[in-house]
Amino acid sequence: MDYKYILSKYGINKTKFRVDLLKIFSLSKKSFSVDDILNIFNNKINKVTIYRALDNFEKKGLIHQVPHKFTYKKYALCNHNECNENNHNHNHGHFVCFSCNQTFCLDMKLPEITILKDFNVTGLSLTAEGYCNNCY
Amino acid sequence: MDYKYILSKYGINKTKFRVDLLKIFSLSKKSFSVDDILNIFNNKINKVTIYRALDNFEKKGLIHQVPHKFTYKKYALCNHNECNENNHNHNHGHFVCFSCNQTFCLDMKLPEITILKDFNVTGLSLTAEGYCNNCY
DNA sequence: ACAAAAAACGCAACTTATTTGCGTTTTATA
DNA sequence: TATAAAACGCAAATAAGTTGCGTTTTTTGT
Repeated sequence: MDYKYILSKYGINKTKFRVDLLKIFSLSKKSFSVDDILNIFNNKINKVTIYRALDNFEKKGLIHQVPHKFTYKKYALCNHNECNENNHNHNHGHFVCFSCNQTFCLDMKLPEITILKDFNVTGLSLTAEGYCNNCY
Repeated sequence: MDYKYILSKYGINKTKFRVDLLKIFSLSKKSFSVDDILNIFNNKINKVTIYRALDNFEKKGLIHQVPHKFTYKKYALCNHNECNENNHNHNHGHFVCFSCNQTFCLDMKLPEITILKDFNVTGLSLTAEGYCNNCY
């Protein structure tokens, strides 16, 4: 693999770090957090540099984000009579309307997502946004 | 609506704030962030109190989390030749394997998620976790 | 109704992923 | 090869969420 060539093709400057970073992505099918990358480089690279390289790679279309953790949360009432302290179903999706800001719970079953049928799914989070029927 | 009765039913202590908070949830179909709630109460309620009330409501099965923003990010290579600076498709799901930590991109089309067919979806994030075929 | 126990509350300080400003170094371009 | 543009490192800031602790309110047993 000619990593420098790939960087050129995407219009990304070929610094030593960025070549090494691309190599790491290319040799693995995993996704990496900034912290993962810090560890791989033994903290020899400033984290700000990592953030900026990732931003750049992403802007140029070389890598994409993989949602990792939902840290900013919102809360909504559960469907009455469905949840209690011992049986609390979080494994459903949500739709948030841009216009009226209303939040809809999507009580889909896993088989409805055909693309996932080949995986043994134990947790799922799905959030869609757009316009609901009333606001469309 | 007898909010105090509902709190009792879920085993939640009936403080003035918690009754008011339940009322806000009950009168709206929206989802609320801690900041939303802070504003509704004109910053008269300490944010720690809000966090703790939400944690408690959730633990008791009265409300549930609505994933809001992915702030902790991971990154993975785009499928080659599909993305560039001007056309970058982030609207696909991901599957992360607990065991091998590999990240799979799920290039599903929207119609495959039948539950969403009634919405005009402009953005979608779906992350599933579990065990992949190799690790199952 | 009343005292003790449990839970809720407010405040200050902490944690942690991410961001910003700025001066220095490296890479790209003419 | 000089100059502009981009990358880099450092320090400090931002902001959602968390923790410790002393005080107040609610719950519970009598």
